[in-house]
Amino acid sequence: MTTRQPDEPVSRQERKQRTRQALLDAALRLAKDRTFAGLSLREVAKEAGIVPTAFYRHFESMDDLGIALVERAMRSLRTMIREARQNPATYDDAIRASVHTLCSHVRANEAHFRFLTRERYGGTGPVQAAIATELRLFGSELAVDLGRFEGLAEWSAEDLRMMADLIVTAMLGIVMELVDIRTPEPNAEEEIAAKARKQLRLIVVGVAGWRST
Amino acid sequence: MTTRQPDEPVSRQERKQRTRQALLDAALRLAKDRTFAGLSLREVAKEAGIVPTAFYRHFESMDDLGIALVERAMRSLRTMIREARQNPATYDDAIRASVHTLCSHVRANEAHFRFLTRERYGGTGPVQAAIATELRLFGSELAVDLGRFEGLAEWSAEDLRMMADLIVTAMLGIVMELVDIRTPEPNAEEEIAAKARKQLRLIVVGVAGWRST
DNA sequence: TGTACATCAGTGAACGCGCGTTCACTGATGTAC
DNA sequence: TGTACATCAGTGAACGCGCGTTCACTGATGTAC
Repeated sequence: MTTRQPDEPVSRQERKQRTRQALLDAALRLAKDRTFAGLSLREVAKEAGIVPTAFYRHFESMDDLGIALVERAMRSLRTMIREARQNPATYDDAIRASVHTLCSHVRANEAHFRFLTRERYGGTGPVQAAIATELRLFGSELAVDLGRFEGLAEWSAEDLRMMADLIVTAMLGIVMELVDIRTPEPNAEEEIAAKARKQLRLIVVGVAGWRST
Repeated sequence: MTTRQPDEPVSRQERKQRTRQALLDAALRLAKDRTFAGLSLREVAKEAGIVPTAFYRHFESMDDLGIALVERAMRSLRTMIREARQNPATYDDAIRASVHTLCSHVRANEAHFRFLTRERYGGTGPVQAAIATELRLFGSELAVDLGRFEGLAEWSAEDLRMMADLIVTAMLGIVMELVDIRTPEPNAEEEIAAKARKQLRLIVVGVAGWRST
């Protein structure tokens, strides 16, 4: 075992970093069955094991912490997309692989995805604004990616965007279902995955037939 | 003019009904730029022009009021669907007419649609549960409707459901965009409507080519 | 029609509670010499 | 290496505030006779 001793000396900034992390984790944990806007500064501090006033050593306000959470969660999402980009190039394999990547990332970063989907339209405020901005950017990137596929090269930017938005909306819907699985039904995830594949396939088939109509 | 005199005598139950209505309207008004969960009983009562304790003459709690709001909002949505059902039967006309119906109903009942879409996944609680139940039911009905279209008669219930869910999710996404229009840009609505038509058309084209893949 | 009583929507004072934020503080870590 | 001072993450008391809920009440509307 080469794990650190619990009493090993650590620098002041390292301790600060750890407390900051503890606050983010605490908020994410508490946001599992509540809106982020419903959390209080005091309970997040308590959950993180510090006194309420120490919160201000790390964040200006709960909104500030929320925006930091958006950044973290979007990092999860971008990591996922980077992996999905390395898919095989044929349509059907790409769909299967993409949905697989989506499911496993949602499983591994459930709290992040729950936070993103639940807060997406959960109100008005800096947190929602940050998510809206990030997802708009994300949609643009996806539209560019889609434009690289054979058969889509001649599509207008507007049409690619429309298609990207449909995919993002549909897949966020899938993420919400994945994250909301309550019963310990063993094949619930697989059923949702099957639905996701079908929805993507429907879109792809629609794209293939688009110009012929 | 045959309008009522303001001091015309009204029955006790009619007055009660009016106050109840005032509470629902007040909540809907306040929920324009906040989550419903963020409203307090006291401020809703104040906005409705009554003292906080009188609230209990009409609802057991804010959750109770929220569920009443879900019912009202779903009534708006069902009224819309009933109208949309009277569409012409050809695909493209149906799409144009449906999107037109959607836009005009959203415009006329903006607060209801804002409430439904914002609260849909805005947290955990009786209100969200009620919306989830209603929307699931709504998806089932749409699946049945879709099964009546020529060319879809042989689709399995599961596939029809998948398609209905995709349409519901995509259209709720459109509703969210319509309801969130902030700038007084005159053609913002038409642009969103165009996007909605394209997304539906993409789905329909996908459906047409589905079995041939 | 008139009177006496019942109903009940709305009132207003009061309660205990958790909230965000302020402030002066403590004591371990970091730094200069 | 040892000492004296600076930094600063975390503490704990205190504040004023809006919250949901209780309770006894008021006075207009409704009803029985």
